[in-house]
Amino acid sequence: MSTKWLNYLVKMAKTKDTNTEGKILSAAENIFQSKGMDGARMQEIADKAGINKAMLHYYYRSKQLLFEAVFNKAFSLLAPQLNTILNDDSSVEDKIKKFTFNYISFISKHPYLPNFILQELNRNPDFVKKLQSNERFPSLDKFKMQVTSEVEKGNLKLISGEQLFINIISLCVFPFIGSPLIKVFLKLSDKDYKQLMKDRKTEIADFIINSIKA
Amino acid sequence: MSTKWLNYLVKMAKTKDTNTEGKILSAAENIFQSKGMDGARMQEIADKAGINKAMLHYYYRSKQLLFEAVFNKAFSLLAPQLNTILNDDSSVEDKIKKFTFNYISFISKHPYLPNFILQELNRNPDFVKKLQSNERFPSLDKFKMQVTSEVEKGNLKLISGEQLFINIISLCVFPFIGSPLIKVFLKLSDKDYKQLMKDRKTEIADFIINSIKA
DNA sequence: GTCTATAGCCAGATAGAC
DNA sequence: GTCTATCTGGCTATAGAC
Repeated sequence: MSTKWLNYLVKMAKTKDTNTEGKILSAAENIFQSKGMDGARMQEIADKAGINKAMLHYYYRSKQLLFEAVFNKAFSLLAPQLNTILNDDSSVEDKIKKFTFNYISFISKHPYLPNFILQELNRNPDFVKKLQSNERFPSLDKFKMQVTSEVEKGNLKLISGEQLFINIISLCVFPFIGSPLIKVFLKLSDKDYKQLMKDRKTEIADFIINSIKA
Repeated sequence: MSTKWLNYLVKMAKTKDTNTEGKILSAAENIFQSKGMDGARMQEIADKAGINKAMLHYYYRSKQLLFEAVFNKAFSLLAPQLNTILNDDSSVEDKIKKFTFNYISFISKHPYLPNFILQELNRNPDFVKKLQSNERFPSLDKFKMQVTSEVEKGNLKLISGEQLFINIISLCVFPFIGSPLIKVFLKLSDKDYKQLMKDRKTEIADFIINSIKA
């Protein structure tokens, strides 16, 4: 994440919903994250912000640039959480506990984020390249080394750091991306669904640790 | 799934790519599944089918109806697999082995399907209601009862059928929906990624069974 | 059944007054 | 900075010849 971007985010955090630029970004997040780039309408964003369509272009010049502002902010919220947890000094087991609890808590507050990010990455593979060149991009090296080491010591069953990471992310993120499908398959009300997600915050760590402990 | 629909699918399977209607449906699947309803263009579908835009309307009347044909076919491919496996007579453990292997194999051949289905369900919640009224809609009752019974007997650790089902689906499906993110986080080439998915076909069942065996 | 041409609409973007 | 009015292009859908 460039310094320019960080400054911009700090500014937006301070002025959120008070000045026009902040109102636009809030409205744009709301619309883009639920309808995607293609489904979103500039008119709808303007209406939600309570201002005129021309203002969107005055502040962000084009739909594409406004979209990128929303996307970059979303990604810069999701990714650093991975980084801080995966690269601290605690054990593999503690990392799994902390990560699952924190990540599920975070996504519960922003349930549209993961679907939005993944949808737009699938839509436009060029975004992927931009992300890689980001200096705050999460690194898994430390986590992988820890897993390998614990396997060698006989503390963990044979598993690669890659597969374990995929499993952790899948178990945390998919229930939100797949919520409409899960609700309909399990015949859950919104309240039931929320309770199930709340239970997962602690259950999931046990599920994962049980499966890998030697 | 109505009989009308079944007949239509059989007809399409026979004539795929040979007559105009089949060529249109194939092209529409390709475009809709990678770009979504909003991102798809009728012109692009016509080009891919090697025919004229007017033909699309001649056979399917509107973009919406063509889209629904694609969506219904996709869902009718994904859902019955759940049904047959979840409701056969094998043990919980065997079900997990069969299901993970078969579902990952199937999705590997149709990697765009899960993302397509979920995206459009999020976009248009009305689709969900239509799915529920489908008589071939998967039922989890038997699976849930089996899990409860095994937990009571002390063969499995305490887990609800709901959470176990969510975990199984998450571990099978997310790696495909999240492939761009996974590739970039783990710095994988397409070949590495494919190998990892291949490994999962068998590894995932062990991972799940380890975690729940008492 | 298949094509060309075009109607009709809607969305993103801009001009220009205030 | 904010608004109204309008341009411009692209898209779905249809009319009509063959």
